[in-house]
Amino acid sequence: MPIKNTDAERVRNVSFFRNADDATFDTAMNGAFLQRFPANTTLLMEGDSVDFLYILLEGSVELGAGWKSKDTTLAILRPVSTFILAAVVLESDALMSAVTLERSEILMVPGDSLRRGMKENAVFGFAVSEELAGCYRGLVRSIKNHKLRDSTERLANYLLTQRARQGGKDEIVLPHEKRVLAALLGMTPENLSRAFSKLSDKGVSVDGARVAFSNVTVLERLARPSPLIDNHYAQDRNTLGKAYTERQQGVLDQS
Amino acid sequence: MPIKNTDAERVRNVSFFRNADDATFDTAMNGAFLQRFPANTTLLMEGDSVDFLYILLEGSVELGAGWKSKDTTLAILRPVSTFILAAVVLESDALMSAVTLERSEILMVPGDSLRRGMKENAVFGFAVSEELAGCYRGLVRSIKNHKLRDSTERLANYLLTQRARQGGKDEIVLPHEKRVLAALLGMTPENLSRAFSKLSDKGVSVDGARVAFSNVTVLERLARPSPLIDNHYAQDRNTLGKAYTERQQGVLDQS
DNA sequence: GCCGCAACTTGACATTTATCAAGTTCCCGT
DNA sequence: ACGGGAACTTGATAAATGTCAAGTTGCGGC
Repeated sequence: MPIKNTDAERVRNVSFFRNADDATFDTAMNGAFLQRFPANTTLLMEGDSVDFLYILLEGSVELGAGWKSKDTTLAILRPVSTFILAAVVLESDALMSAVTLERSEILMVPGDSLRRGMKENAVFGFAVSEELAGCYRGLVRSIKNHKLRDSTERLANYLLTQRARQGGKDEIVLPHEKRVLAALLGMTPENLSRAFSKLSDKGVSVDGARVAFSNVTVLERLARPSPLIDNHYAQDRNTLGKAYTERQQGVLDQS
Repeated sequence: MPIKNTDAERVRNVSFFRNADDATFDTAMNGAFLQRFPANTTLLMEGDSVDFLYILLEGSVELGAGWKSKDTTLAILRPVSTFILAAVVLESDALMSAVTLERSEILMVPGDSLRRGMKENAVFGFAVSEELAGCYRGLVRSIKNHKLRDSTERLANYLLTQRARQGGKDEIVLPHEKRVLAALLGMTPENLSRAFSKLSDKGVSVDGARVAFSNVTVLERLARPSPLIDNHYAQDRNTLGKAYTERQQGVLDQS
């Protein structure tokens, strides 16, 4: 499927293409095409060689990994996000699998083209470095979240992050099925249920996908959200402003 | 302290300076200086603003993070390794603290200089991107290691990695105190002791810092090392060859 | 050599998380 | 509206890990 103007525009507006000049944009996107995938499609398995950079324009994608019959979810992506950028830069194999969670639209950019664009234009290359650095820091946050917090604390912080992102009102809607959320937070669905009931003390009430907060203060006292782990404070930290925070969300945040 | 020729050479030979031309090297290293630190010196605390790229030339450094009176070790670095590169690229605050474990020699490169070098020379910028991508993949491996394996499995794989790195003989010497190793593997020292005794079934015997293997096959059956998690297979994956694997080790691997 | 402290080990116990087994609810298609 | 299956919840139990409290070992400094 050829790239329509509207798609090209969406790509230009986010991600590291934002400030590229036209010539570099054309180089880096040479041979790119748009593809639609149904839900639950495996785009990539661990160990596959990676020929394309993926840019999620619509839908959502789960990044995961497995070992010895265990599986874990590393991130859930929403538009607009790039993924497997690191493998593309290194011409290496994928360390994570990628599966669509819903019907998705994905722009596939040949790795060769991207690398050529990077090597020909230093400013564009720097923008890619910024993207990579943002991805790296997202992973650091994720590791800290898992090693320093127990499951209830992770859930509490997830809820506060969602609340901030959904406008700060006292009711939010969970963006995923609870079993998906459980995998993202690194626990079993049973444990997630129990974590929710532990939070009823803290004014959290659940009705299906709707979660209401009656006392955010006491929830925050348990959750102790930190700008060094959680993402919702990350804005205005540098001159990249919103563009940067959007990207970080995309790549690793637990949306 | 000014940079001696020998130091400059060591930096050039590793890391992303390897293929830079002289002009770019000078730009990127402008204002850099070498500093020695005693053991247990805090180089950087979480949340500090980052003005320099650090390059460890001698000694070792622990990267860690804390929250709510808990602390965790994210990596232990050995020469030659760069650290906090991502924060430098983004002109952002540190997400990890850095503390010397022994007397260390560290080259400090002004962030401005590095960024200028990247923006002026696309090839150098690409090399930095490769470094960042390697760091990213190191973190992915680390997360997989922690989420997919229990503590005994992590220890078993750590031992096999060390064995490979120390020449494949049937006896190795642990490069760190056991309490440091425990922190690195994400467990308490007590738990590490117990994990070692569980491995005596598998032919592992411990005497101080010396660990001997009497049956590697059965240990491997438990550990199930994987090139998608562990590092010792990573060579010859791409044209970067040894340079790349060295860097990856440096940044995240559990040496 | 020996003293003393820190590292390490071991045991008993608490906490956290996973697993297994029902049940209940919800959603979707007929 | 109804039926069926997946999602979710709840309880009982097991496994993994952390905590606390002894001890023991080992190593560096005097």
